[in-house]
Amino acid sequence: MASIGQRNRLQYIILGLLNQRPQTGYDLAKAFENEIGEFWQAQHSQIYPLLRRMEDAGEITHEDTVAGEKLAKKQYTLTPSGHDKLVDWVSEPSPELTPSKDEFILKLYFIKTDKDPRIQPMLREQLRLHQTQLDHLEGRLKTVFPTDAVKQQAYGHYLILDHAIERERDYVAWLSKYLTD
Amino acid sequence: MASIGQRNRLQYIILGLLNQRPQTGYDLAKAFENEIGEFWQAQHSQIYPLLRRMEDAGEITHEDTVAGEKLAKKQYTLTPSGHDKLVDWVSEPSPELTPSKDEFILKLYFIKTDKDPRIQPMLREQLRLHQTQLDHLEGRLKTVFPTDAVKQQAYGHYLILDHAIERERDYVAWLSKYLTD
DNA sequence: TCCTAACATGTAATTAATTACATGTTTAAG
DNA sequence: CTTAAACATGTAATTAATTACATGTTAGGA
Repeated sequence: MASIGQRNRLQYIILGLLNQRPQTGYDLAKAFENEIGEFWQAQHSQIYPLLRRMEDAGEITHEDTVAGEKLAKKQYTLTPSGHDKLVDWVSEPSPELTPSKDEFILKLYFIKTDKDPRIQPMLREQLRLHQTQLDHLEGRLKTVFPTDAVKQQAYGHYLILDHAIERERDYVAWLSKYLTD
Repeated sequence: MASIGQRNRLQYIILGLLNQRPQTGYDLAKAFENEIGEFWQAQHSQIYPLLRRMEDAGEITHEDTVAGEKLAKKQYTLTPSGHDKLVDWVSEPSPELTPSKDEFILKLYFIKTDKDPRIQPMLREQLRLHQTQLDHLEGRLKTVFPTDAVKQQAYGHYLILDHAIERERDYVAWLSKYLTD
């Protein structure tokens, strides 16, 4: 059999991305370096084999094209069955609260007293990191969604970018609360 | 060889938990159902083999004990080498921003317009979920840290619980912002 | 024209993580 | 006294994910 498990979220991300427009595996891999990368990560070595399995399962198809002289590309598109699967997934409830797997938080947990001299440098390091990320995300919001009209064309994308920004803002605020600068 | 990769965070959690007090594999597995479960998850089937490998690596040792008539237990403790490894890990910088892997957010991303009728029910479902989680965490804070004295004895634990509460509070606030009730 | 970065696609090997299988003990409630 | 839940430890099978290996093309700048 070797079918794809229902808990494999990457397949749904691929379906969703292909629903936006036909794309190559390379294009999909690049999407994880951009906006979707805030919420999921995947390398091309995971994407190419999965594309094949999804095609075998009849959810996507590809068309071979050639760029320039002989650079082979596979342009993937959703089949009706793949589109149905995407719609079903989005419509399902999402009752799971996934733990955040934040290594810094994990380290904090093992610090015993508020006198530990490592706490302040750790907080400062994280503040710098999350402040940088916040700046980056705010920049993206301005460039990707300059007008309300653009927001409405990719409303979900706008929502999750707004969510990511709030998350970073709150993280920064929380860190600041415990910084004794 | 078959040594344990530096990116395997579970090993550090185990070191950290054993540093608090000697424990069995069963105790460690239970810790992931409680406070640490907010930030990491692991099943006993992952823990037992890792304990063995960590013992082989000289980071922990165990003492066989018997509870009651004949129930065998393995009480694990840190070796000096394991303690050093824990201290090193906590002291290292944590420069990685791990993506949150939130399935609801992922689904939102693929919704095109603010007119989509699925948005409001999805927001309501998530609000209920995160509100429940928030209530749960606030309850835990009151029972686990009733006084300031207790806070100081497990300050890191207090910090991450406070962080988790803020995170849920902010998530709830964000969801409410887009709910048109 | 040379070289480098980006484009493009794949496989192999390894590790991490989950789910299922498997067994036995102890405690406390009914 | 029976039984169910919690205690306790492991392995097997599978899937997910990362890192490394492997190859070749195209566009653009120096």
